[in-house]
Amino acid sequence: MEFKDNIPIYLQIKQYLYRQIVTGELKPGQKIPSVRELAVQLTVNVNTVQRALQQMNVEGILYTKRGEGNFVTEDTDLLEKTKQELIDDELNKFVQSMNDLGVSNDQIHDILSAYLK
Amino acid sequence: MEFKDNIPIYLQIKQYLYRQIVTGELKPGQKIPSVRELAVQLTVNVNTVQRALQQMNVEGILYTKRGEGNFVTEDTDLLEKTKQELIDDELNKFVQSMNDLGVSNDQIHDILSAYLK
DNA sequence: TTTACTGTATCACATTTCTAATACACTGTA
DNA sequence: TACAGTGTATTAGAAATGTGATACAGTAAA
Repeated sequence: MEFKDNIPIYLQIKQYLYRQIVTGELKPGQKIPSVRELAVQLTVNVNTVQRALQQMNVEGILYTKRGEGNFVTEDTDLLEKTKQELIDDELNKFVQSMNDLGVSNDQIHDILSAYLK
Repeated sequence: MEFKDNIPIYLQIKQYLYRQIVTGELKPGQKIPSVRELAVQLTVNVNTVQRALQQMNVEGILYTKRGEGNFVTEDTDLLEKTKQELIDDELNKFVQSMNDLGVSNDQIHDILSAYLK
């Protein structure tokens, strides 16, 4: 995996997993790869993976069975809510950035349309 | 200024100044506040400001007159090009993020419209 | 019980980022 | 010239991040 050097890797790992979960690539109740597997996959240290997973555990999106592995939560309401939050966050950042660059809300649509072609 | 703790402050300062420049709040040829002024304004160390300005200097968006201060470039072509690049970068990030979250290009418009109301 | 797989904890170290203090160098103006 | 305002450089230290190695602890299955 290619990491941006401006953002802590453990945060990028969280984002990577979050996205796999909310898109259903990792399904509710499904076991995710072990910390050691992920560490190899992502060419990163075990501790760095651990840090990401530990936080996602606190956030409730994962649960840990010690000795077995980490699993995606089965709380589909939480998953749906999380997905909406992630999308809203992105919308927020985007609109804010465009405004800061002098692009009004009205103009955003046109610029986006042009961009998507 | 409120800084996000995940992104280096000098990068946020760069972004802050870039945006003031491309929106014309700071005009071509205009002197920007001194490193010491900015440091006080942003409640940040002089060295941190210096680091941001030094990079913007390399990038050509600012030029330095030693003993006088830093000035916005008068190369309006570069300014226009820079603005376009910043906008395109934001569009890129946004569309990429939405795709990663399972939102297709077709859906983006609707979601954006809903959000802007 | 043993083995192999899990997660967890700890330590030492390097790097990046940021602060803080100080000094130096250049410029315009009184 | 002297001074006040600029940018620049250097040094030391703290905190956050990441690596690497090692050990410990729980679980499932042979």
